[in-house]
Amino acid sequence: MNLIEIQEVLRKTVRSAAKSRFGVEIENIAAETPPRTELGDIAFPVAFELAKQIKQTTGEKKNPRELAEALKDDLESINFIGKVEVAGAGYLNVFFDRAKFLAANADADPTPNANNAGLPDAIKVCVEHTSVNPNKAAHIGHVRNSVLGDSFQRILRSTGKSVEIQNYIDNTGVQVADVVVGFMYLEQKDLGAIKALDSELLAAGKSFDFYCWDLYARVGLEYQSNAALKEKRAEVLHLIEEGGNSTAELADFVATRNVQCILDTMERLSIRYDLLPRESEILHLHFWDRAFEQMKQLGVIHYESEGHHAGCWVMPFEEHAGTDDHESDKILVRSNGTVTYTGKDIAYQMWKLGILGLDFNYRYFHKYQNGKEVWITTAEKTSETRAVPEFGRGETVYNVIDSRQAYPQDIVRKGVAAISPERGEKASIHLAYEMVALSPAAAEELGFALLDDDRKRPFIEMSGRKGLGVKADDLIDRLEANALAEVESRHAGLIEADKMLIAHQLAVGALRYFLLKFTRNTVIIFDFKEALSFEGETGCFCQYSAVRANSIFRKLAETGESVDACRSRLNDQGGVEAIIGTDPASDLWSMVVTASRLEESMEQAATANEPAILAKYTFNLAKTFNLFYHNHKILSETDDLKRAVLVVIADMARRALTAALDTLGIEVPEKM
RNA sequence: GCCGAUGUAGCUCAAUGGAAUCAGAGCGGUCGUUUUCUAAACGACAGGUUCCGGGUUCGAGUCCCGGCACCGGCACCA
Repeated sequence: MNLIEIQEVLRKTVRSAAKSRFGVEIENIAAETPPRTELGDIAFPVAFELAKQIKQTTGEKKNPRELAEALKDDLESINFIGKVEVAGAGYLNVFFDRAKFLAANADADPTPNANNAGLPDAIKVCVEHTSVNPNKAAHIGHVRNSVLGDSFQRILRSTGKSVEIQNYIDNTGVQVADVVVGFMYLEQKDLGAIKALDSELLAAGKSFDFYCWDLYARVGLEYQSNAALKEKRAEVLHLIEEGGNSTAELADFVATRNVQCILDTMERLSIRYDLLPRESEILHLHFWDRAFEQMKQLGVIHYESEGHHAGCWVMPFEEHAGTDDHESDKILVRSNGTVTYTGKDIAYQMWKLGILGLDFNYRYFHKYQNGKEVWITTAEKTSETRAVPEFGRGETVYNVIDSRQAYPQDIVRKGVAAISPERGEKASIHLAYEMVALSPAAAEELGFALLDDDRKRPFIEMSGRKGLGVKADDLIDRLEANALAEVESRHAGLIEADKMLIAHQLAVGALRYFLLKFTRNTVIIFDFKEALSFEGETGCFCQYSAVRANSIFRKLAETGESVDACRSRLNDQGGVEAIIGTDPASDLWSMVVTASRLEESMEQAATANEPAILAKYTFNLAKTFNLFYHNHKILSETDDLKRAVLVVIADMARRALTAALDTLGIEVPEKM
């Protein structure tokens, strides 16, 4: 039995004991991890709840400590439980039978549900993340989105879900139009000239998305003084949306090249996608029309014949967030007959959930180095020789979108739920997160002149339009260069390719952990020093622990010792008990328990939609291992049984640590 | 104005209503630790009126009410 299973048995026992002894039915038995290992391995504050319920039903006032005492024996008789103590005001503190637990969990899979993800009956969910406008390079704020989405996706997989990762491409939006305006009217380039430019950039080792980054900022600046140019924007946007013309063709090239660049950037961080759904197809395949029909039929929207919204189709929306007039309805179709952004979003969300009744066509887009394929949507059926995977139809759909979009996301969720009440609002989850902003100091470090007002602000929002931001590739380059210097100083003898690989792995670890250690609703105020650090609470710290653990096993392999042989010695329960210690604060036991909590931690992260929970756990696990490593010398241990116990515990720790890091998208380097 | 989020150590952040003497980390500060599975590390010390005022509870950083501060969102834009 592993920790979660033991916890379940304990819960059941508490529930039935509460019923048989006191006639009280308690639905959810809360289990806690005690604040310190001295206080036990699992704690139940159930006696307080029990006292409350007894008072409510019989009026009798009971002392929680006495109630806890009465439940104690029921729990103590359970397998794997060593002892149960009543502590504090009425806590039931459960202590495991340490030797028995260790023997049973010595070779346990730290993520037992991960294999279920591949099974045909696994629940399918869709996760949309990244979704960077394909008109420029990705910046660090986009990377927060991607890292959050990718790590969350990995967590869902580890808990046994089948996951499809979608990266939405808004290839017909105003942001792409702006860059197209820049190419066409600021630079007088046609498609041929842009292609030639692309080749030139490639040859010079520069990237197309960086070029667009600057161009986009130039266009934004030019708009301020050049009204004629700004007029071109609407014209270009219209041509792009319409399709089938040279401007649309040019825009498609620009957007696709940017998508390729952004995919490359993300792959550097081990972030990959299954599908790239494009807005152009949502338009051309008339997704909205189908959604519109359904919404009219179901009475979810209605036509407004008078008032401010006369001539529009609107969806009633009770929780009106704002607008001091009393118009709380959301317009989905304008009086000129065109659909709003929110309308399109509802149709698209319906497709994700498999309730639209329309599908995209698909074309194979790109094969990653690891063999994974990513597909893209198309309007026409293609003569695709590969078998097209089934896309969409998620049981639950997670949209990783920053929290400034909470209101529109709320409308989409409620709209979709109105169309399909049986699926309800719970099928659409907005995985909201706060932005990454710049400290005024960081903005100046990037060469931005600040106004006095800006300097007083707590942070400065990044802006693609202004070209203000830390570009992802730039930051990764800096991290890799710094890491490489550190590797050089420690392992000068390694061949260049190995040094580069390690530097790369460390850079990814640093960046991903940095973006994950904050909870979602914390604004990250970007600070170069902190982001570039390899010390303290960093990904590198966690990687270092795992590397240390692996080095023990490398040495053990040289002497021919096997973990299996060590495990078989655990039968000597008395001897093992003597080594792990009955001391409540035993650091060996604390290592065992911490390593055994990975699955629990994943479940918590999945339930709370909060990858930071797993990041914190991973750091804590690494820290616990570093202490263990410091206190116990395995290779020089001469007592055979103690040595075996240490080996088994170190093995549990490194497997849990490796699995935890893998779920955060962080690799363990060979050496550090 | 309305809706939402946030306020915790010098700084950056954690803390499913729960812990008896201790509200935790990391950074920064001070002092220590290496005859190598061990310094990208480990230990110790210093640092707190959890924004303010009420309330609920056996128990409140957490829940409720009232303030204050700060951030974001409030188009027939996309």
